[in-house]
Amino acid sequence: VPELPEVEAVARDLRRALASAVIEGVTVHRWDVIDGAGRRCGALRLGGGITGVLRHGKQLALVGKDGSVLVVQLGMTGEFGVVPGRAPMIPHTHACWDLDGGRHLRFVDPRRFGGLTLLDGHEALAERWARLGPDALSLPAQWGEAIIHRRTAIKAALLDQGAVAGVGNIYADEALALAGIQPARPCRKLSKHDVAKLRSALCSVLRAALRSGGSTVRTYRRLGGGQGAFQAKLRVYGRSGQPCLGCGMTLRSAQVVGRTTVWCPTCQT
DNA sequence: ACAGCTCCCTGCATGC
DNA sequence: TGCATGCAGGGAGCTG
Repeated sequence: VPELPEVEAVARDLRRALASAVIEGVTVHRWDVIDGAGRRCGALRLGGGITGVLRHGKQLALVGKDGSVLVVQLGMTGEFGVVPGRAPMIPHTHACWDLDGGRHLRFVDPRRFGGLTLLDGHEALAERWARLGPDALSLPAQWGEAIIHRRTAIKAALLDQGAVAGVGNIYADEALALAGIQPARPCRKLSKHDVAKLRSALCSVLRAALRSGGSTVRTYRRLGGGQGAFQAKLRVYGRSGQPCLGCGMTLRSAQVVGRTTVWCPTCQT
């Protein structure tokens, strides 16, 4: 389940693996995972190489030598692999780039919640990312002022990519646990102090996860198939029925805004 | 306008 | 052992 730390880990892997790589060709196995710019193979070659890998929230952008931009959303199960040419084909490979030296970059996504979007240039990317909220790693100080007026549960606001970009179910629960706030609490019942605590909890939990290479829960893999390590440090996610690490009370679980949500009934109010 | 649902899809765990 | 069922979830799109 790639969220901000996992996507950032992939971005760093890609920067290292694709530095000075040349794209010699592209094979698309499923056009329906690719959106935009006429869906031409030629355009997917990104001018023959990738000059940069950007990230905002959970979205990645591969910037081509010709200025074109390929936006990547990993969804639930999307992953990249850079493999030697003789590597066996694996199922659900939707696109495969031929790199210099016989290597391949492939995009694999069994569940197909992810996808690729080809944009004309940086302006279109800026426009797209302007529709997202601020990246969760660098929330502006005034972020709290907007959040506090929403009519939803605080968890819904955290999951709304237009409010803050990069948070999914795992880190929403983790940040709320760290901040001592119940997921179902209405935004309007949060004090300025609560929101400030939440902002710093988000930042610290995401940074800690990033240092561990993200959380591998079920499906997420790094570029070379490596796993993250942060799943061992999760306080609440996936621990329903187990004791709270703070007070020992049994962690509760319920559906909140349609998502499985875990919290401590005493530490979080 | 906005909140809250359903649906998309596959792999894996569980139950009979 | 094998089959059916349920669950996981990001985001588009629809409903009330």
